Amino acid sequence: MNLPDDASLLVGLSAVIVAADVEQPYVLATRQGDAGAGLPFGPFDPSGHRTFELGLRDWVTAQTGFELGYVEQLYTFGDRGRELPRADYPNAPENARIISIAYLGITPERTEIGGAFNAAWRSWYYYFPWEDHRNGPPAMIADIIEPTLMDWAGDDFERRDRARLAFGLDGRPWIEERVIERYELLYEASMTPESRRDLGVTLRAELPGEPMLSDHRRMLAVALSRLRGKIKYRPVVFEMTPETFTLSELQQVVESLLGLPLHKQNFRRAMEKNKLVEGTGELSSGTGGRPAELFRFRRETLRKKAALGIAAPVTRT
Amino acid sequence: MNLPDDASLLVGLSAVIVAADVEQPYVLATRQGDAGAGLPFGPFDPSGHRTFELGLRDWVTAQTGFELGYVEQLYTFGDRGRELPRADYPNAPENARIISIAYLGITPERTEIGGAFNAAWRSWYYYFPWEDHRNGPPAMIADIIEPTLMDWAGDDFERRDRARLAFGLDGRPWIEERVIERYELLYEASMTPESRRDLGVTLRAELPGEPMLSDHRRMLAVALSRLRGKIKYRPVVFEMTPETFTLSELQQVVESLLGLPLHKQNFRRAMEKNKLVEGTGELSSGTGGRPAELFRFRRETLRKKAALGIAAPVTRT
DNA sequence: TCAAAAGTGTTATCCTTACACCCATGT
DNA sequence: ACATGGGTGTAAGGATAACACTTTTGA
Repeated sequence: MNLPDDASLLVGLSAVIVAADVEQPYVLATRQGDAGAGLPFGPFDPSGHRTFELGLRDWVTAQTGFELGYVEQLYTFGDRGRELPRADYPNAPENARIISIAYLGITPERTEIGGAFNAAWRSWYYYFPWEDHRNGPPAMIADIIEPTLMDWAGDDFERRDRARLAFGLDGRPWIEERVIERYELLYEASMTPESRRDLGVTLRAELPGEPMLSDHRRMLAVALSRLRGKIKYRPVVFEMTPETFTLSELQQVVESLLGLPLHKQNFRRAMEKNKLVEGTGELSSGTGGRPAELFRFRRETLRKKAALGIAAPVTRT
Repeated sequence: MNLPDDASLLVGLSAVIVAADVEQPYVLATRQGDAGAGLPFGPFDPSGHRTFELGLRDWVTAQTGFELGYVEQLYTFGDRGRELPRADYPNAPENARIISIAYLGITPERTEIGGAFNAAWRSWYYYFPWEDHRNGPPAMIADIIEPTLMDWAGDDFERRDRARLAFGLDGRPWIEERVIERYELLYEASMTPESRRDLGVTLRAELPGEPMLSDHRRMLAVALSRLRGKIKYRPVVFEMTPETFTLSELQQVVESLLGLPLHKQNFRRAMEKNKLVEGTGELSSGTGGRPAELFRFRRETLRKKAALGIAAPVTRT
């Protein structure tokens, strides 16, 4: 049990900062010259930061000018072979190993980003187009992903099974939370630009979906998995909604996050049963049809039963 | 975004290694002289270890002589104020900051530990006696915890609510997964030896439950929360059971982990419905009554529907 | 034959899923 | 009046929780 001789270990904080509206779920992405896009990232300063979370909040505020609301730790990445974001560590030794503690942060709105920070909100589905099933499974799954994965699997049952499970092939259900399993499968099967970059392989197929620097797209996938899971048993959606909203708007936000269509009435019933929202009496004007009542989140419910979230009754028809 | 001047950042791996039998759930605890007990811990060596997980497996095997089965990352701890395990870092600078990446590992049996490694299996409930509700809520909750927490809360509604929620007071249900919330509450309310050690406060009450070095009991609490949650949707119990077992034994193992009594027939029905186990045809001898059939875990089910676990139908009567 | 533990049949209740329909507004 | 989206009543099916009972062994 000795301390490694060369302390070439760097610790950084990565942030997956999400927001959502009735149209899309968003992530804050940075652009680093023509090296490509990545996630906001900053070195962890042990002398300045009492905790990781405070450190993260600090530099997010410093860089973007807004305050993070909900924050939770996601995962710590440290496998060898990760690309170093050199720009952030100009004087790091050549063979330095970098560890990233990734956090998930939620903001209520797509706040304007200060010009100093070269970042922008992008839809999740810009990076993971196969994850948006609001209008049914995207054609690319049947057209590109399924055949290419099956080609990759050959007669390896293990691989075939993994593919079927992850993408809901052969009549298996599509499980929206398996974002990371799907991404890793595509990465392994040489279907992502990252596979070529990291492993030097030639791609088996051209698949839509923007890559990111280093393993940032993997972090993003972990974040989406976590969030899609969490939304069902913790009321995290309300971290993203405005103060008041119509039930349809709320439903659409959840749909955009899950990438699934939900069943209207059951969604409403679930809201009602859990007493998560209450009507304000006011009506929203000009929605194109009958005006909808405006609702607000009942914070008391959160206090009373912290274990409750949003039911996600999908439409199967 | 500069690299901190003094790179006094140490990265270590901590392991919560669990096992269970029909009587108790166990954790592997190390004893460090008279400094007290803690969790197995080792520095992370970036030059020797390609990934955290491989590093962890390596030194666990080196130290204890057995191989870890299931392994998953839990959480990364790095708040200032954590006590340094000096013994492991003899030449670390005085004000060094240590980061611990905690992992959960599961072994099928309480394997004998090599003498070189000063470790032993202890029941979880040795550290968290208030977590064992197999025979109803332990008296200490009503006798010590409830009054002391209410005294601590005063008329702070927030605190009262937290206490009620965490410990299932005033008719609220006991949620077995909230292990970490409960531990943190007791810590904050000056009811644990760690509160005195870290914060210098005098204890509000003497509460049973052994402390651990540094923040290891907090890590353990996180591990138990995770495991108790996971067992319900992933078949992790079978990582702890022997090859064959009777249904009662299986139920008792789950009960020991959850710290709850389960309803016999509903437990069996759940097993059956999910096709998680299959009978071997053989019978177990001499159980004190009618012999029980021996079952084994169906690994194929795991492959087919990876999202399935064990239902936990509690008895409420 | 009796204690002890294994193992089963049946029922009430609640939640999930789904169909089908009515309502209020703008053009 | 009619298109557009808001908002509800009801019912089938399945999962959950519980009661009470039978079966098979060892002492």
